[in-house]
Amino acid sequence: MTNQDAGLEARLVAVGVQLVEERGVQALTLREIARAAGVSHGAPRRYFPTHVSLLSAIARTGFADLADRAADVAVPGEAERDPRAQVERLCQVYLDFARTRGGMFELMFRHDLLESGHLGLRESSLPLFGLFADTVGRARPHPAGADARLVAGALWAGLHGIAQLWTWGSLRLATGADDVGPLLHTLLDAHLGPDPR
Amino acid sequence: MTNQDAGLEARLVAVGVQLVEERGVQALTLREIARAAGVSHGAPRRYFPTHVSLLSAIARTGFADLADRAADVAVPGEAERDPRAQVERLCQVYLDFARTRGGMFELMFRHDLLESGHLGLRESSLPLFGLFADTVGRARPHPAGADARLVAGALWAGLHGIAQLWTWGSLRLATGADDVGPLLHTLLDAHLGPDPR
DNA sequence: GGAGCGGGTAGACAGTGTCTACCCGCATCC
DNA sequence: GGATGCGGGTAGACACTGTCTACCCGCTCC
Repeated sequence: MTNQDAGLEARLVAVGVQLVEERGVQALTLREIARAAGVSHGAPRRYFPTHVSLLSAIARTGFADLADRAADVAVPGEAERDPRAQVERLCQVYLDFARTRGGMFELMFRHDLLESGHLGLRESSLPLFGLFADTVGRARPHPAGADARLVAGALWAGLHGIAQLWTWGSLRLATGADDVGPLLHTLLDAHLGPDPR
Repeated sequence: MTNQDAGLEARLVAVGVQLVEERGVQALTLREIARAAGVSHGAPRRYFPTHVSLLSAIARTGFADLADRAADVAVPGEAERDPRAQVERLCQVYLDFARTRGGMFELMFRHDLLESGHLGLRESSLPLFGLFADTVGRARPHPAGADARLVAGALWAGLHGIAQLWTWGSLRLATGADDVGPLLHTLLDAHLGPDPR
């Protein structure tokens, strides 16, 4: 682990990331993070004036990771050849993130635990939405239809709803599906037209 | 208020409902509820063995209220004459609930604060989804398409995502819209086909 | 060599959920 | 009619939390 040889500020964030991954959001106590980092409970206060400021720093790494994953699947050449596949990959990234990094995903949208104002959360997620909206705009069947940002917004909302309700088991219970795949394709078919393949 | 002349069990729930409405989820401390009910902090324990069991009882009234509102707008005759308007009204009920009873809405989907197992949460929300799925099934353009429950599930997910992301300001920021109306209609047009009106 | 100070320690405080001992009024029973 | 349970609530303790404050130690700088 590089948790030992870095400055305390970065170390606290790294420990928090590890902690939320292994034991969920409820393990992200200020004192627990300090303990895991091997410092006293008052030490974080020098770098993070409050609990939520530390949690926000932890969540920011999550947004950065999500943006990286999105950038990885968004190869520019592919975007114009098959924009729909591009959108599908982006959606898959979102759902995979929610599934494999469940604790971090929960933290990222627990607005009562984060400082939404000062923090670069929105600033870091806005370009991600921009990328998404661009790709959606290219993948839509009739460009004369509704506003592209509106479609992208509705698509994102559906995606987010699926991620949330699926992890809680509600959607599995309600629809009887045993995988998110059918739901995702229903969502994509609805907003982008049926899959031409 | 009937908070005084009822049994303590019902009084605690009523006080909690009032509290979450006025001051949000974070005010729903066990001791705060007891204080507001005028009893000692140990009193709730006789009826609710744990904190989450009391919060679950409070949340259940929220699900009941939501189901009542849905039943109010779902008049059986209208369902077959204009099923799409029916679906739209149901969606509007959901979004109105999230807007006007924001604290309760947040509590209802804070699964870390509720006991999802023993509790009648899913049991009380499943028939609500059933009603929704039935109406959606009648409103769809081509019944030979995807599974009705799947469409209803995707629609619900989109609805829920809009409700969440809108209250956080994310969707307003991303789409530039100043109202949920356009997003809702984008969602409905996508899943049910363009509005024939 | 003493002053200043960044960076961390340690203790206090109010607040929380849970547990446990107690207690009081009221019905029941012999 | 007085002792007995006992439902229903009180009160104190415990471990834990986030925040605040006083302190302290090793380093640099003049």
